[in-house]
Amino acid sequence: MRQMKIDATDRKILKLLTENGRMSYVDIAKELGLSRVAIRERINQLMEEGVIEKFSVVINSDKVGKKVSAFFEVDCEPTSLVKVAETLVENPKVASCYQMTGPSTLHMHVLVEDFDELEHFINEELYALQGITRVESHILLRRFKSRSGLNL
Amino acid sequence: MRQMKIDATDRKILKLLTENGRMSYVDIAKELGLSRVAIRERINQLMEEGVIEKFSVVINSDKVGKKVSAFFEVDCEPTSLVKVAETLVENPKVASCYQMTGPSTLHMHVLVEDFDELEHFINEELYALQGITRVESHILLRRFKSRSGLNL
DNA sequence: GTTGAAATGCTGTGTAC
DNA sequence: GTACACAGCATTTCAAC
Repeated sequence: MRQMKIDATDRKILKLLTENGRMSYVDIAKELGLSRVAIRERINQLMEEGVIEKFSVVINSDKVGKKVSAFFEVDCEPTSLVKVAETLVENPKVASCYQMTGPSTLHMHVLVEDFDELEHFINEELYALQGITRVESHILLRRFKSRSGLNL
Repeated sequence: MRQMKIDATDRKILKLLTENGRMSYVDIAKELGLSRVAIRERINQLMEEGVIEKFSVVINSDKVGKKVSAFFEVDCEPTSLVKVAETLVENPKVASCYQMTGPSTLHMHVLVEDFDELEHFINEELYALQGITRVESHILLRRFKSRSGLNL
């Protein structure tokens, strides 16, 4: 992956868009003391380069009924790891899945409606997979901070 | 927190906005076979209720120079936990910080430029805090899936 | 990088059904 | 919930600097 040349202005644009993805070019231009056209071109370039992956919306998962957040550390037999990961990724309950260093190679974040659904996920969907040697699970109690943007 | 009555249409709107936060009311209306006004009112209500927290932009952290992603499990003395969490939350390198069940109560995701910055974070900013009894760290090797939206 | 102008399209609002 | 209309903006694209 090629390193992009992101300058201070780009970072300011990204910061403003993180806070308000609907902010208009004109308002960004005013904020940064540049012209609308310059802002538009920078944003387009940031999108082309893949720095901006997409415009989106931040949803409060509690309020759409996903009351239970769980994190899993999953150890796999080395030869099964990719297959296990790819299966988990297909599961819509799995919000994220990372390969990490350390004894527990796969880290996974799961969102479900309730504990019944969590129990079903663990027993029917997770433990059913071949090649898993150990699972450690944690339930989320409190969010102190949640992906509130990068340090730009 | 009051449970909202989110219906199937709301979920479809949220899904579309997750994929493209800039999608116009008109296009959403066409997609769902409703009127423009109906879509606008639903989105406004979703924002008022806090279901939609904000419109934002998804940034590829690698491409803005955050090459290293690390996860920490931090055990604290019970009386220090909230203070430790609140201090960490103030740190811009900390992307998220959760209190979990299980032996490691605080889980934390940190984004930094490189290993020098990570080392500095660990030694100067994390280990310097009072009340921490154990830290386990993991470095991200590979993203199989990354918060690609809720299962709506 | 800037400004200006014109065409187009979307939003916000109100009205009526 | 729908349909329509109107004003106010924002975006897009052009040209010129």
